[in-house]
Amino acid sequence: QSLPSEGKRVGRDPDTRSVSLLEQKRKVVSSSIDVPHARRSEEEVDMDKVTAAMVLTSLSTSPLVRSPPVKVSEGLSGSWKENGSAGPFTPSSNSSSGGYWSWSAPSDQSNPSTPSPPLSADSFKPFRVPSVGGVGSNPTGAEDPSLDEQDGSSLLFDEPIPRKRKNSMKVMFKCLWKNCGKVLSTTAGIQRHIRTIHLGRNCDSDCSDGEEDFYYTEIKLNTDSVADGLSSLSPVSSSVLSPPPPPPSPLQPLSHQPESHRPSHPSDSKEPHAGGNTPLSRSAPSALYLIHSDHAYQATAPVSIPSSSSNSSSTSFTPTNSFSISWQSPPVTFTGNTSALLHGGNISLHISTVELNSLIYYSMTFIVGSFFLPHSRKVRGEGKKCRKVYGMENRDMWCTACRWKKACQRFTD
DNA sequence: GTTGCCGGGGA
DNA sequence: TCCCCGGCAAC
Repeated sequence: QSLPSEGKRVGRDPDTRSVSLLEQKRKVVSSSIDVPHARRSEEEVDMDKVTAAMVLTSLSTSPLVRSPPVKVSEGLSGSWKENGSAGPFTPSSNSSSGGYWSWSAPSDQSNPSTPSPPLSADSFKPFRVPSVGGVGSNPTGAEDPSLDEQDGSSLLFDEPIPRKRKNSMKVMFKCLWKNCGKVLSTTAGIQRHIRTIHLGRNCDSDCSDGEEDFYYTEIKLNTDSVADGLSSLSPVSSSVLSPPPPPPSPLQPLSHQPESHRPSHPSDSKEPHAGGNTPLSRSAPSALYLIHSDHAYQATAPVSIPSSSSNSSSTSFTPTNSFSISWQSPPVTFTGNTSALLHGGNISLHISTVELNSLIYYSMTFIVGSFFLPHSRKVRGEGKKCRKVYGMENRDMWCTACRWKKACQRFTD
């Protein structure tokens, strides 16, 4: 992996060995990061895009790539807390044997305020901290620049096709206020809804301080062929754009998240990994789930791998099928594609990055091992069959099927 | 190497 | 349809 030489590097932690494109990007853009008051100007939007994608990339990727497959979230709380900042990751080249991704913690001041917390499986709210009025007015001190609702991130099907995506996305806006989930088609509408219903402000947008921005999310509905496979998914809820809930598992939050006055994500309690047994076809990993959200962490949280600190619970992550999560970040100096394939237990995790049109797309695909089984061949029965029971010398005692070298009918499994 | 059995072919 | 077997894959 070639490292871009451009981009000023300020002092870094001497222990930091890995320098990645994200770090570069981080350095480039973060020096001027300021939490926008509201999404008004184009400039602000651009900055939002950069910042949001950067944060999202860090957040979304960290629990999945920093550790060995079965302990995907290991070190999340540790490094996150230690470093206090989401450093860039550096995919290694030995991806085929289990990708190794490392993070470095930039020691510069590119991220002046409280770093974003590690990805949490139980809530998104820590990430939806109001930043209205800039960092200073941020109630929690957490930096969470308003994420661009237009293109902050989008989650694509494995190999994203941005141009196509742009033309095939239908954008909806979903209220994130707890137990609300109202979906409107316009920002004005959703803002008005939040302002009047949830914030209790009856005035029009003139008196808005932009806080509403943080109470809704954009849902991009892919209408192209990619989405065809998702036709069963409803566009009105972000939860339906997430993978179906796997069987109940002792998933635990990746780390403790400070409480926020922010409303919980509407689907906090019913994110895909939270429980349920949505039946999926087990014949093939064809049911890939397209998750769209301008706040990528909202989409990726559902697939958080349980913290390894809770011992072997990580193996309980058993989505009933495979699903893919992708998101994009703003332009960075990076050339070439990277992919990592992590295998752990019954899970296969694909991580890939692709640069297209100056956008870096990150993609994660989880595949449960059982789907690797060929459906064409029946799994060999474990019980003793006629051949084993009676032996070759008593072949006449075998059932007909065994004599014919067919599936035993006498000792069925 | 052994075992289970699918797929195919001959009668 | 009955019967057999090559060959594959799991063990």
